[in-house]
Amino acid sequence: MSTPRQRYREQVRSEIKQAALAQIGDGGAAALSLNAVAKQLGMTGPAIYKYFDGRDDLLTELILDGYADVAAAVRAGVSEGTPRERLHGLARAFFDWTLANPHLFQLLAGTPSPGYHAPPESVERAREVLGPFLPVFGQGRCGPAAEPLREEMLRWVEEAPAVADWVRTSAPGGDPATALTGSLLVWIRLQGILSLQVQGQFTGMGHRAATLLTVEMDALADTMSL
Amino acid sequence: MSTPRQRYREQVRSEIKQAALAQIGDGGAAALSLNAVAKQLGMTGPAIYKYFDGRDDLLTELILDGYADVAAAVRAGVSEGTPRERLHGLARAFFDWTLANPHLFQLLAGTPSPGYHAPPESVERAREVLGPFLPVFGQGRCGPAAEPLREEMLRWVEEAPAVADWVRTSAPGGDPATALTGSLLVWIRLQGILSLQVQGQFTGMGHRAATLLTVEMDALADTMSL
DNA sequence: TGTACATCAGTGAACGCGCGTTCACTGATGTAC
DNA sequence: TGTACATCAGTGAACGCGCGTTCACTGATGTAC
Repeated sequence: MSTPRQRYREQVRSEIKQAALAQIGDGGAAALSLNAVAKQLGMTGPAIYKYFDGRDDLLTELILDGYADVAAAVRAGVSEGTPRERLHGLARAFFDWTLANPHLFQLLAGTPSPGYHAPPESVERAREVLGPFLPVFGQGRCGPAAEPLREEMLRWVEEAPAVADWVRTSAPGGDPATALTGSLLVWIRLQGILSLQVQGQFTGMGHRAATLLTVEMDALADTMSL
Repeated sequence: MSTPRQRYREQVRSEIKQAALAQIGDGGAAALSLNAVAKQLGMTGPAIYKYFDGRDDLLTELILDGYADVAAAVRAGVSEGTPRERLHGLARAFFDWTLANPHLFQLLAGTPSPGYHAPPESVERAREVLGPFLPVFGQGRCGPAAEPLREEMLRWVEEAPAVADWVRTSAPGGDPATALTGSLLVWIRLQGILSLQVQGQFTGMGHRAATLLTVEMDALADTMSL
């Protein structure tokens, strides 16, 4: 049960976050100014402190929200079908989310702000994003090109039981090292395409980013024998 | 011929740039403060203005220097051998340069600073970095996975004569569309590996970045039939 | 329904800070005779 | 070699600005009797 005041409070909190994100969108996290956010909402600066403990608190919440959001988007991209189709579905979900939330993508990917340090939770949150990719590769066979990476993953899984647990839970029955290898390669390629796209570095080039996505994922599916 | 004063001047200019880069290294371009740079060199803030027109001028020079530096590094990575070997050589040169100059990489890749806009030359400079990759792929055959991208490149080359000229000059005798396709995929994967690496997102993972590089380039060589 | 009180969103003034940039200056270095 | 002058690196004070943050306050909204 929520009182009107609580509802109002939540509403304003989310408006603050939204305005903060928009501000981060043009100029990076360094450009986030509480005073400017407040002014945009028709308030004075100090009013923000009724809703957040300060600038760092706001940034932290934006980042954790962002991870939760992108993780949910990727999870929603889980589909039935061949591994190759499932890979495309997941990649597409991440891709679409990023294009819809370029500010958030940059906030999660980049060095947020001078002097700001990300909360330790963010490592776990990042894992949640990659998690759904694991079972797709778990059943595949690692091609010769990716074999050196698989060997390192094999060693990692042996040395880090927490990682092994995580992978075996996410992708039961498959080969953990292969699952990690594929997911790592997905991560690289998505990051490559999307960071270049979001930073506008493709401007003036004669291709669609979506084509890069399908091409890279098809090539990866070949490499991982999906 | 250079007078002592000119030599001194050049020396101080480069010390300023160096200190500015170090400062950008921890905190991003937004953290670049002329006053702080000056203090680090044992000067007062206004002294910087004897060497640079202001903050934006300094940033611009750092960026243009950076492009020139990375382009030279990649050019130095040109080697003899099979296309696959040449690809690895070039990729490795870019990789090594980035690990040696993470600050510069972030400066060139990222949104530099709130309110700062990159000079128009930077597009051409970016081309110089990719240029040496073109001839490697020019002689290859585009595999089926990358074919959709090649078709878009084909259309682009037809529509943009300047691009066609550039590619034909860099990779004479090869297929321009295939050359562009391969180079674009190289760019994506290098960007993916290196931006994640430089931003510290691989921390705590059981692999070497160099392995990612060789695996991705081998996989790409397979896709592009090198 | 009416009154007394508590809650709490938001204000406005103030703080100290570091920023980029300007300006008139000092004083050392280099040049011309 | 010595003197007069020009160059120019660097200083120190000052500017206006926007920042995050604090604090005491006002006044509307909600609650209890």
